Amino acid sequence: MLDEIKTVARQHLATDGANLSLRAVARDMGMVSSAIYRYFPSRDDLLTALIIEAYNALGDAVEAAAAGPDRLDLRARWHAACRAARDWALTHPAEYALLYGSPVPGYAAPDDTVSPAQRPPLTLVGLLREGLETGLLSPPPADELSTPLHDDLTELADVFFTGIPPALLARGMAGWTQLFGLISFELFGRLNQTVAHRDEYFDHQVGLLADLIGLPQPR
Amino acid sequence: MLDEIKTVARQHLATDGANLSLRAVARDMGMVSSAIYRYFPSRDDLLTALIIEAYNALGDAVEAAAAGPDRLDLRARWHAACRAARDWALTHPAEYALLYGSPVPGYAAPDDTVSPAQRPPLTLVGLLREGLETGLLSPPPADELSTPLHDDLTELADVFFTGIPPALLARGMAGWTQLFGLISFELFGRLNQTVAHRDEYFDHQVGLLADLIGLPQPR
DNA sequence: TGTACATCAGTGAACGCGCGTTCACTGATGTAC
DNA sequence: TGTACATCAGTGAACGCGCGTTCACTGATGTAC
Repeated sequence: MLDEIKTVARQHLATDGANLSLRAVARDMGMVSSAIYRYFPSRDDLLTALIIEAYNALGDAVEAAAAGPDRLDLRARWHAACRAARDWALTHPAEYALLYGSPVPGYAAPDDTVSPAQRPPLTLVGLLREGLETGLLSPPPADELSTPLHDDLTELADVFFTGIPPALLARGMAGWTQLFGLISFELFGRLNQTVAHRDEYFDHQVGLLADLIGLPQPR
Repeated sequence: MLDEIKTVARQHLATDGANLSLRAVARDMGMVSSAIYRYFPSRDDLLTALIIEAYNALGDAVEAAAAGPDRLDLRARWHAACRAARDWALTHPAEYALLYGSPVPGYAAPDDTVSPAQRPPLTLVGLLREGLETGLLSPPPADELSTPLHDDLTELADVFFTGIPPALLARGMAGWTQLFGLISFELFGRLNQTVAHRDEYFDHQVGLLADLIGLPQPR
């Protein structure tokens, strides 16, 4: 039952965006709207459940993709992870918008969403860590950061990204930001009438960021 | 009157997001809701007017900033333009979300919004053009693009970005995408509890993209 | 094997609220003769 | 200078719709004796 509600709710996200209506979901299930309350205490709880599931689905896809290629081919793994994120977003546009679009007015994501939300960026930065450990990736010069930023990113690395030098972390975050920007632009229609070959465009842009990060070219 | 309605409507965007309510706007103006119809034929037309104004405000800010520094200091101009976009977004978060957040369900932006929307990216790519003309910027190797992408971007350049080689255009678009991603992440709360020194972080990330594009370091 | 009872998924009506849009109207202002 | 008329900004009631949430309830299922 819980699953059926969530499935129908997901379909509604696709048409109504984040303005998810409990009544519409109930209607589609052939139930009366109050029946939903047996399963979810409120509309926001249903939304939260959908968000957590979506983050995890995206996280699963990205993690699996990053584990696919040869472990030492960081660039292939980077591309695979990014493509997986994009593929998931293109097949689940409404859920992507729910996660990364404008915040839903009046809805504050509870703490349970934090850790699933970290999975994709953790995966990407994980590649950088492996690069350092295997010596395939050399960190950028340590002095390219201003002191306050150096301190911020050192602290951030200590908490979530152990062992990543701050200047490299900044580049990893640049990659994650770019990935998000590329997907959002494509999904929200900024590429319409501009670029026809979306796959090639995406791969190229992801490759540029891999260069910036310093991922080694395949031999 | 038109201006007053738009001003009040802008304030409402800030709290309700894109679910702009005509009735709420009228209420705040001490009018009856039907009175709005003397000025705007429908809610969507009001939304469109707000969108166009917002694009133009952002465009003004970005263009003015890019014209500020020494004409030949492309990097300073790039930074200034990006900072102007971010500043505008931070001071007008709701309008930024309206422009670049998830699409409003049921609303399709009419054609009048297209050309104001192009102003910021046109400004950024304009810097690249000036770099080419003055010889300060050398285009990336032409063969780094696959054929279909090369063709797409050549065509795009012919229409909107005359004289920009496709591989450079791709990098310019990377910069524009990154700018959008950086601002969105900051505005939508992804940097909360992560990076305290937002200005430095932004400048650093913008600088990294300037490197990628090949903007010359200041002497 | 048969009755009494508890569980619990789902019902249906209601509350109080919001919305966009239409439509006949009032009443002040300004113009024309 | 004074009256008649047109303009037009804003009114107020209504239509028909949607929403989240509460609450007393029905009625089928399963369990206990």
